[in-house]
Amino acid sequence: MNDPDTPAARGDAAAISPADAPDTGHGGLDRRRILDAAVRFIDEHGLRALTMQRLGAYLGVEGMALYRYVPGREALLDGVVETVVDELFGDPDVHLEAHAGWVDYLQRLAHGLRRIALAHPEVFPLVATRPPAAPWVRPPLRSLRWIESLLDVMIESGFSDENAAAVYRAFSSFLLGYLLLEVSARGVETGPVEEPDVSPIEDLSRYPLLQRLEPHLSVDVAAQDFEEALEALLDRVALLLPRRRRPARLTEGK
Amino acid sequence: MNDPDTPAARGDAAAISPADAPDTGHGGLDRRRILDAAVRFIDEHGLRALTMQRLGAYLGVEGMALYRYVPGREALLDGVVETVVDELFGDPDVHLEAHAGWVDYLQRLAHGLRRIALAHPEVFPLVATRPPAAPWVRPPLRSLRWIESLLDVMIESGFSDENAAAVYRAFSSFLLGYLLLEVSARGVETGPVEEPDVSPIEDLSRYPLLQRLEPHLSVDVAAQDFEEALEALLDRVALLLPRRRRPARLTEGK
DNA sequence: ACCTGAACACCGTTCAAGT
DNA sequence: ACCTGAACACCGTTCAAGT
Repeated sequence: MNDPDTPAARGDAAAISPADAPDTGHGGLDRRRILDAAVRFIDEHGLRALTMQRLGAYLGVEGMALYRYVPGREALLDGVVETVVDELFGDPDVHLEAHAGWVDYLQRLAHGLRRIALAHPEVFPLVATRPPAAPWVRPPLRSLRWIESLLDVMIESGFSDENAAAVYRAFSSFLLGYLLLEVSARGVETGPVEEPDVSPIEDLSRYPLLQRLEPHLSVDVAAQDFEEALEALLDRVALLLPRRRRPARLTEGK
Repeated sequence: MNDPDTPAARGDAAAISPADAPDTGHGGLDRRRILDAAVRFIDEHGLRALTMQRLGAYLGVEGMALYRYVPGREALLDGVVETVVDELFGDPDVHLEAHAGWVDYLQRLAHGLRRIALAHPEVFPLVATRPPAAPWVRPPLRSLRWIESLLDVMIESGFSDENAAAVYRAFSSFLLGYLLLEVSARGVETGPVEEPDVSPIEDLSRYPLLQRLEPHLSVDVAAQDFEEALEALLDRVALLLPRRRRPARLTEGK
C-alpha cells in the first residue's frame, strides 16, 4: 500500500535512463560528475529513490563503479549536501566579499540560501540532518566556508568575537529551521505522485478550529513570513552593536 | 570504513536482547507496545539501527510478526513521531487546558516540547522530516491535537483567526527549527560510538576565524539562547494583539 | 585504468504453513 | 489467533575478473 518503491519502480527504465541527464554524458566518471548527478537525481526522483545502483544507471554505469570515486553511500550524501550548499558561492547575487554593510550581507545570504532550499527541496532536509563537519560548532552547518565568511563580515563590522558567534547561532538556526519547514511544506505538493493513501479528512472533524482556520493556515504566505522574521532577527542582531555603530535604518546601504 | 552497521552489529545479541526492555515483556504484541519499543530502541541505538527484524528481536519476536499490528516501516515511523509528540499531553508541567494567559501557555508548550526533543534526540529529526498529517497546514507539524489546542488558546485570548494562524506558524517554525538544531548538535556527543573516521582538524587551518572563535562557538549556551529567542518571539506575538489586551494576565477561559 | 559479474550479508514485505 | 519459515526483490559493499 504505502510502497516506497512504487514511484521509481513504475516507469523505471524510462525514468532513470541516462538520456535524462544531458550534462552528464558518459565520457568517463568523475567525483564531480557523480555528485552533480546525485543532486539532479534527488531533485527529480526524491531522496528515497537514490540508490547506488539507480544512480549508476542514471549515469549509464553499473553502480558498483561509483565506489571508485566515492567511499560509500554516506559519503555520497555528504558530498551532495556540500555541493548544494556551495552553490551559494557561485550565486552572483550573493557577493560574499561585498561590503554594503552587514545587514545587506546577511540579507543576501539569507535570500541566497532560501533560493537554494527552494531549488532543491528534496535535498535540503539532508542539510539539517547530516552530522556536521565541525561538530563543536553549534548549531552545526555544513559549509565551513560559509561560517568563516559570516564571522569575517560581522567582526569587520565591529561585532565582538562573542557577539559574532551569537549572531552566527541565531542566524543559522533561524535560517535552517525556517527553510526546512518551508521546504517540507512544499515537498508535499512537489513530491513524487504520492498516493492519497490515508484519508485524514474524516478524523479532522475532531479539530474544529483546525477546520475553521484552514484558509488562514493553508495560505502560502511563506515568502512574506520569511521577510518579516528575517527583519525581526536583524533588529535583534543590531542591538548587539554599540549604539553609535548601529545602522539607522535596516536598509541603509554601505 | 564508515560502516553504518558496525555499532549495532558488534554486540548484537547482547545489545538487542529483549532483556533490555523491562516494560516490554513478551506478553503478547500490541500496537502500543511496538511503538513504545520503537521509541526506546531509537533512543538507545539510533534511528539508523531501527530495522523491522531488529525491532522484532528487541521484542522477543521474529520481525515479520510486527506486520500484524503495523502496516509497514513507514507507518511505524509515523507512529513513533506521534508517540513522542503526544508525550506533551501526559506532561504535568504542560496543562493544555490551563489558562494562566497565552504567554504562560506558549512558554509551557515551548519548554515541554524542548524537554521532549532533548529526551529523544534521535527521534526528533523525524518530527521535522516526515510528511505531515494535514498537508495544507504550514508549517506542517505532526500533532493535530497540539495545533488545535494552540489555536484554541490564542483565539480565547482575543487573537483574530488570521493572527492565531500567524502565531501558530511563527511559533512552530521557531520551535521545530531551533530544537532540531539543538538536538542535532547534541546528537553528535550522544550518538553511538562514532569512529573519528575523518580528521577535519587539518582542513580547519583554512578557516582562521572559525578557529579563533571556537571557544565562543562551542560553548553550550543553547538553553539561554532558547529563552532569549522565545522571549523575542513572544514580544513579537504580543504586538498582534490590540494594545489594551497586551499585558499578560491570568484569565480562566472556557 | 576503469568497469562488471558474482557473491555476501542484510533489507522490507508477503504468504502459506505451523501452533 | 498469533507467530514463523521460506521466499522474493531489492539493498550496500567487496573483489576477483574482464576489457
